Amino acid sequence: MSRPDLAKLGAVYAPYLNAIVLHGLATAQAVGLGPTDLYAVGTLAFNGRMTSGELAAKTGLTTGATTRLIDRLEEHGLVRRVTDPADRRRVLVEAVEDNDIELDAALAPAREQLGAVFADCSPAEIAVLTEHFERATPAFHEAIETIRDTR
Amino acid sequence: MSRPDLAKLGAVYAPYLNAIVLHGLATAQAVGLGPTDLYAVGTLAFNGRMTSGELAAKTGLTTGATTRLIDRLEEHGLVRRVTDPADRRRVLVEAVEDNDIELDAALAPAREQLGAVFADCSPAEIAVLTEHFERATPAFHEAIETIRDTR
DNA sequence: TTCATTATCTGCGTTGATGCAGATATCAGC
DNA sequence: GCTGATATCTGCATCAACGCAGATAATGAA
Repeated sequence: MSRPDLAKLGAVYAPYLNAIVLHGLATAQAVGLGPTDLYAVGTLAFNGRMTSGELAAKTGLTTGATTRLIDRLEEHGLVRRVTDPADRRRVLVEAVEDNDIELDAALAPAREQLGAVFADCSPAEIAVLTEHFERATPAFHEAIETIRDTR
Repeated sequence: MSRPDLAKLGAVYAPYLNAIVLHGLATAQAVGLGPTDLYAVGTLAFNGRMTSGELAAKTGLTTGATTRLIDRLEEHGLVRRVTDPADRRRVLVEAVEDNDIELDAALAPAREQLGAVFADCSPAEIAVLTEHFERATPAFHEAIETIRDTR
């Protein structure tokens, strides 16, 4: 923490994270979803199908609240319920690929703006950034778990 | 968009953003605030004092809702109201430095986890990351404005 | 079959965030 | 000192998200 190159990083990082979170909130609102709902859609898209219970764990909600969450997402056509043939108590939830929702449209501005930022990078820089993102993602998930457990 | 080095970046980036947003949500909940409230605290901390109206614009809330937002933050001891001596209609809102709230504690896990990620980086890599964060932050804010205007 | 366990859903109530419209205080120009 | 504009606040109503506890359905083992 005492390295001089980390000092500026520290100053820049918090506003950066803040902007990303705010962007998430604005995106959710634009699509007519709550922040948690939007997160859930993303999680399902990245991790593939998942049971209701697993989704509850990921989001930190109760199973009851998760049922309602899935209801909302289903109404929006973002998600589909599939009963697990192996264990019919379970409900598998999977992201709908071709959702005609404006989610894609809502993300377009960010794609464009960030695309411009990345376009100016050399391949070597892109490599550095990519590796960082790869490593930071599980770090955040670790932190999330710690936060929840600490309460 | 067709550069080969950008392909992997694209796959890694969305889950990365997702994790950051979720971390923001979890942090807010741990502190007993709503996501918007937490964002507002950050904005005030980074940008310094700000009028109620400016904060309304930043958050995308109505002025009425912003008044309540400031009320909540004040109750949590995170923020202070100061009437503008130059224009006494205005209320300047400023972040309280030594808030005894658990906000710092809630951010600790992330600091630790991310600190480890950054610690493994060379100064050159840190420089690349720092510059990226610096450029990405306004890019997100641009995207946010576009999203809001498009609705 | 019967019982305990597990996964999800439902009914009910609560809480909190927000919008809207009108109230209040202040400012700026005449 | 008026008058219109501006900044914030307040009252009221609404709506959505959530927790909790009990209901339902399916599984697995005795």
